Amino acid sequence: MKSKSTSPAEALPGRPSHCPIHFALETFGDAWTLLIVRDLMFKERSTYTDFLRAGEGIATNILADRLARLGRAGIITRERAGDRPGSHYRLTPKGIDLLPILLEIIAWSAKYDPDTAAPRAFVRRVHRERAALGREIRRALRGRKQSATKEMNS
Amino acid sequence: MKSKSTSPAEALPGRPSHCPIHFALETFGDAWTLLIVRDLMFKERSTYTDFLRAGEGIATNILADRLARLGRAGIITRERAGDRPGSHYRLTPKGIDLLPILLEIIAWSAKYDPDTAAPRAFVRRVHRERAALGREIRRALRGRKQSATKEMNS
DNA sequence: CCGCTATGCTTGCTTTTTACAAGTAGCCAT
DNA sequence: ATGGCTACTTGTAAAAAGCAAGCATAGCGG
Repeated sequence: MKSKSTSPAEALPGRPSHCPIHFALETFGDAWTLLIVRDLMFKERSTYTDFLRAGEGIATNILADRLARLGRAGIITRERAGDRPGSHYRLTPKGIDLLPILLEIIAWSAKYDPDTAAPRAFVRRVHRERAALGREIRRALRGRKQSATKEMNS
Repeated sequence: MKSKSTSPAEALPGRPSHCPIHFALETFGDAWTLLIVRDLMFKERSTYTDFLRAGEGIATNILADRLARLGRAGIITRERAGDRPGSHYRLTPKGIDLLPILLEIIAWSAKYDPDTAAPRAFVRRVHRERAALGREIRRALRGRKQSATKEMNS
């Protein structure tokens, strides 16, 4: 009775634990969700096929599921472009607030993955001027707002 | 050819993407791994049965799998207590370095979960004096090396 | 020394989720 | 009107998670 959903990201055994770590994992505690957020935040990817071609090889049904879930969680919104074919997805403020988490993840991986693809300059900025870096990225994300103008979401 | 392993946390479709987000998700991109890290970091839990009783209801085989995986990833070590029954698990420096990520997750969840169980004072410290808070927790973790004696809870 | 209990797992089986391959629907251009 | 592109949905098989038992070892009590 507690779950109508089918997946781990939305239903760790559905217990009412309000531990903050648990709460977060209900939203993005799976292998794909944060990759979509990453694409929206750091790469210029914002359409369905952008995500599909992102390189890690997500399956189409999983992608559709995760996008719907992120929408329901209030982390992304979908804009249907009136003229162009294809929807664009965008991070909401709640989604943009995942930025500090991603920055820490990047710092950790840069430290422990000997073959990391994280640019050195970027990692240095994470350590030395995180606040400024954060503001810059947030500004860039907001700037992307106007491209298709129409808002339409579930 | 691409995978010998069996799980999402260890094998996002095994591609050689060295994207730092991807790298991190290979290690802890599932619903349970970070809960174990949380138990080791913020709660006093360090034994197999401690984790089992942690409240979220992890299955025993999954727990065994995640502990083995965390060990292989160099995030925890196991100490067999010579006299006491039961092994104790402990975070390595690599594991302790996950702290900033967890702190940001806690901050995010505290902001967006209206029923969060995160203590206000703790969240305030995350925002206002993260460095000092980090040092304090690290010190406490190192202090636990000898055996379970200290307090420190969320 | 023998059985009892507690801890730390492993094994077998069922249910749920993911992966993979197709197929469909809407839009627009030619 | 048809062909191609984008954004999905559907069907099915493989993989992982959930669940309930079982088993091994260590310590102790008698």
